[in-house]
Amino acid sequence: MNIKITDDFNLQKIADSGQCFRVKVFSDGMYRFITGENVLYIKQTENGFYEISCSEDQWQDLWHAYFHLDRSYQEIRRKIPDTDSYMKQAADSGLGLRILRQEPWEMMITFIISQQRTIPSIKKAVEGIAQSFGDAVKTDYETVHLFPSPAQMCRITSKDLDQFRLGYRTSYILDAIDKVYGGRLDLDKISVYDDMALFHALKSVRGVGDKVANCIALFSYGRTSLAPVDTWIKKVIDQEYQGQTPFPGYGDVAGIMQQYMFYYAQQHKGRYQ
DNA sequence: TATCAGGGCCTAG
DNA sequence: CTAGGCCCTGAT
Repeated sequence: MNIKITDDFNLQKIADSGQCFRVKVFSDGMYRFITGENVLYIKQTENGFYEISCSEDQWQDLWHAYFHLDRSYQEIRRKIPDTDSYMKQAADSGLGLRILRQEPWEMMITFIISQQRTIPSIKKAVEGIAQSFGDAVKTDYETVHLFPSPAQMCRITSKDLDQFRLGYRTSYILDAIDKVYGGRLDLDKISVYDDMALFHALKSVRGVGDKVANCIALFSYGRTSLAPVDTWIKKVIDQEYQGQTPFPGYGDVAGIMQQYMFYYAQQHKGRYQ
């Protein structure tokens, strides 16, 4: 099946964005995304055109929203004020990034793991957990492991997690499993909460602080007014914005601006050591 | 070999 | 509100 995407869309940048950790890149330029029980293979064929492995219906029903294609990022970039030259430059460099709508449970575990780790080591741990506890699915290209559900993780002990060398994060993950599988935190129900209530609910899990809660809210619940501030964003705020966070001024696209900023900082690490 | 920082959070004071 | 500890990796 072939589709046309007219708005900003760059697979390589999305894969490198630091919001998804299980995207696979094939040598021929094909990319693999997984959400829930669904696996997508997608490859750019020419400018704005893509070959996808799913039906048009599934693209419209599922992946269109997954890639946040109901929003024009072109328009969002255009509205960045000329006076904000740093942000314009960052958005230019990050042209093609999208905020993905990923599974809340997977994002919760992933971003609990992410604290005080590098992106490659996050990828390794998340992939290992999927391999060990998630269902295997055969596709045309490979056997893929889905991310395990709370039910599939409910009998996990700290011993089972030792192999992933998660350190102090192990008890946080066990607490997340306990609360979500036990029903004290319903990740579906909180999806209708307003930003602050959602944020507060997410933080009820041990090891979920401000930054991780913002990541879950932005990368799985689509709360684009929220902007996670990590060590990199902190450096940018200090060096480019005189220590004053610009995010409140970006309104309901603050999270998207954060993504451009994070990507830009990653591409120019030397400037922000 | 030793040191440091990595998409932070929790606890103590 | 801030300082220190925390598990472990990979880079230097």
